[in-house]
Amino acid sequence: MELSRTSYVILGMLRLGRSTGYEIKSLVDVSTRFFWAASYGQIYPELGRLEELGLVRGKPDESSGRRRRSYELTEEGERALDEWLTSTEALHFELRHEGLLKLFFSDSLPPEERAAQWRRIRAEHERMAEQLRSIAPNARAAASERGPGMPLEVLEFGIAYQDFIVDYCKRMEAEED
Amino acid sequence: MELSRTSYVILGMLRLGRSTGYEIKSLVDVSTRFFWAASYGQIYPELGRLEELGLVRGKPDESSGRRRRSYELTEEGERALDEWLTSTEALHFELRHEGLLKLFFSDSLPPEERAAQWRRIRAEHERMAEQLRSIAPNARAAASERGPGMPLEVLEFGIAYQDFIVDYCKRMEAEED
DNA sequence: CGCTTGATGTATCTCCGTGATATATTGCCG
DNA sequence: CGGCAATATATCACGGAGATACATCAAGCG
Repeated sequence: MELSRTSYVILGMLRLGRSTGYEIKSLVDVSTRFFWAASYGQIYPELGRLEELGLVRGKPDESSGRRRRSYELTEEGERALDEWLTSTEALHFELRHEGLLKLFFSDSLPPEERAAQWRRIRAEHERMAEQLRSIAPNARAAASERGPGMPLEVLEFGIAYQDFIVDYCKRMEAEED
Repeated sequence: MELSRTSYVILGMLRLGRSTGYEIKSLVDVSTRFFWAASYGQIYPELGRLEELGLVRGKPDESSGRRRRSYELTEEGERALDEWLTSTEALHFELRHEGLLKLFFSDSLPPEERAAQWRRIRAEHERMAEQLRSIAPNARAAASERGPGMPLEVLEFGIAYQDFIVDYCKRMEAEED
């Protein structure tokens, strides 16, 4: 009964103190989303499966006016999470990059079209770099407040990563004529 | 009736002279796979849909002993492909990186564990860089033989991309103690 | 040569995930 | 305090990933 990577996202978010599907999704959307996205359609059914497996414990929660279900990690869930964190299995890596895909098929097109494509790619990554930088102050505050907390390291990697692509695009734009 | 990105992969591969689902998948697996993977479970049904839409024309092909179906682009398929290649819609981008995910949740872990994680990530990307470099001679030969052909530009981006991550990991390993 | 075995080629099937949507509750503004 | 936007919770329809099935071909072996 292998767990999916997204299952571990859920376990991890529970450890970080989130307790409902909604809260998990909200945090994912401003953090892991950039290197591991997750949708409601995964999170809710997966919380159910994890409960059946005994990795999380859920109970109906009436503390708010809304009907909802709150979860927490079980001992076994904690253990499963730690095992995954320290395991040395091959790491899943996957990239979906429409811009590169278009370039791949752009041989038939004139060079100015290819330069334009590099420019469009750059624009997207500039946008993402921007977005990450806007998260940074928040993350830094959280980090100094309650210890490492929301791993800055990963955020900083993200920024360097986007910047690298932006620079590469600039070089290609210059070259492409 | 929006086409998926993978539909365009198929159209593009047909333009490059591939004609069966198997041939398309084979080329994908040594080229676009690194920034846009595709599975049989996508390719075969999608060829069917594209035929219904009139973007490809398929016929039973008895030239080999095997029962199979060959496809080619229609005029309309050519047009759809070109339109996509030059359109300025926002580009889809998505990353799935298990190593970063683990780091994100590794706050609770001792620093030497985090350094180990950066090392594991580096190992994966070194492997991928290697793999791309092994494709390069082939691609260069193809390029000089029949013009641009198999876009070198994209391959070279891939190598630089992997190298960037490898270098970044090295820096983090050094820092992590 | 006939047989076995593994590689290649072609395709489908099951189950999971994505993105959209449904529905309920709360907060806010006049 | 009525109406509407924002928030919160969840499900559904459809497409896609990975595994598997099945057929053909090639290669070695007695």
